[in-house]
Amino acid sequence: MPNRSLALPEMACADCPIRHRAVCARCEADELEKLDAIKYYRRFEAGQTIAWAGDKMDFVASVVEGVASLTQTMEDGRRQMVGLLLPSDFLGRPNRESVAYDVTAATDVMLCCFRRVPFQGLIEETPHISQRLLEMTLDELDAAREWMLLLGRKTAREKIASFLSIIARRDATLKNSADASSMAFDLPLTREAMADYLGLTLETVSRQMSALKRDGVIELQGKRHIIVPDVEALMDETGDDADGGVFI
Amino acid sequence: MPNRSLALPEMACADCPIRHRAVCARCEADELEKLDAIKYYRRFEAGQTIAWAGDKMDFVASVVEGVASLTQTMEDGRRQMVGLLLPSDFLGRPNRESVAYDVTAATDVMLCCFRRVPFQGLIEETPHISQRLLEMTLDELDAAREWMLLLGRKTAREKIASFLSIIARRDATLKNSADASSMAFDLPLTREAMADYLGLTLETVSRQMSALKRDGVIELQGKRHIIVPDVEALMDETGDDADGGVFI
DNA sequence: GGATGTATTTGATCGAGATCAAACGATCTG
DNA sequence: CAGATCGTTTGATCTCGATCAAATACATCC
Repeated sequence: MPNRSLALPEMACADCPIRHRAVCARCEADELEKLDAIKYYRRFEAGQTIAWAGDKMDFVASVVEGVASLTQTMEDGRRQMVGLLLPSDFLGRPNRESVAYDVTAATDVMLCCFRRVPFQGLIEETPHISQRLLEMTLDELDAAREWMLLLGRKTAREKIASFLSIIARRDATLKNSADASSMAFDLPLTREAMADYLGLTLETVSRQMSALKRDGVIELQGKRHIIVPDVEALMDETGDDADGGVFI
Repeated sequence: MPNRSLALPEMACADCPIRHRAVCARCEADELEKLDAIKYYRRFEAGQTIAWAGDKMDFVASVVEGVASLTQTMEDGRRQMVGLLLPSDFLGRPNRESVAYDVTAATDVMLCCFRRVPFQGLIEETPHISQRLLEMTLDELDAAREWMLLLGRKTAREKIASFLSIIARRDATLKNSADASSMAFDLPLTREAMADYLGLTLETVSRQMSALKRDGVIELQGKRHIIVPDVEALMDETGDDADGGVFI
């Protein structure tokens, strides 16, 4: 019976929960062995900083468990989240020594780290890795562009509804749950982190959460557990067209 | 003497102004030949739509001359630009038949188009292409994240200053001009398109342009030609830290 | 249990940018 | 040249979300 705290040094790729989604998704057994040779696991606690912008980082990584955020901070303290990494997402940029954004563990996080320099070598010689990385980067770019529409043009209420539906969607795919008419999940972010994600203040986030609750769009159990009784109703609040902005 | 209007069907890659910046940048002669075999040029006039979101597009392309924009539109007409493609930038996503965003020629545009299906084949078998494409996609993701900070947290004045400095910077690299203390360039966008880029209304764009002019940060010749007498002064208005947000 | 600290909610007020409206200047057309 | 069109500027007013401020909930720690 694998124990969480002992799992760290010994997990085999075959047992990995993100084996078929992460950067290694397309790898064959022999390619997986090469990755295995340069990998190691690291845990970070909720709130811990994984790296500061400008730091040298000697690894790239897949998020195995938990949620990490990328944020930019202006000189006067204004902050904007620019990336939210969920399980299977990739952290770091090959061929770049230093980190461009502050990386923070939003929840407890486990990373599958690859030593950067040998990983770069693997990219060069292993098409299955570089192709998957390209695909993931293109997906991230699409997500960034959806996020830009949110930041530039959506109202506070639409921003909150959009964020909730994004988390709900990702949560559903991670749990492989079929799309039901209702769903429930835990928020991986504090109100303040949500504000940084959405380009709002935490007060506005709180007010709009209360408003969606008052209007019956969501129910709250504690501060973090969200129940969406009618997914359609939530989608109607996002401002996106009926197909939810999903392409093909 | 190559004539612009005749140049269309016959330009050789060796004479191409973006030969060493675009997706073909790392290609050797033999690889260039394979690209050459599936390429053709197309021109679009300023204002013309290159593709609508949802359209099937049977090519991907490099922007050779001019500027194209990617925009998202909400049901009620709110619009947000999510991509601005300058010469050497890549248009389209391999392995995706349909376009995710409206693609518009902001100025007269010339594209170097590659038939999509054979281009996908080249990606698989030509590491120099797929590696360059990954690099360009990562750069675009970085740009998108800088853009997210702008949309989420900057004031209208900072947004305008940031946009002007982005255009000035790209213009300088395209012209290979050394960084001088002053510079001049043409805006490739109307006030309305700038508003769509910045998440503002066109009235606010106009007002802030007037304010920057009144404060001596920029000079205007006509509506489109911008003179920046003191680049430092413009940078100070962007809200970015002194190094201009350039990494490494 | 009371004290301390952190996350969140709620209230009162303010202001940057949106909205509504009009005018301006340049280009094109009959 | 008058009239129309388009991109742009400028003015007056309004509103949504920010800001400032206080209260509440819920841990954890002596």
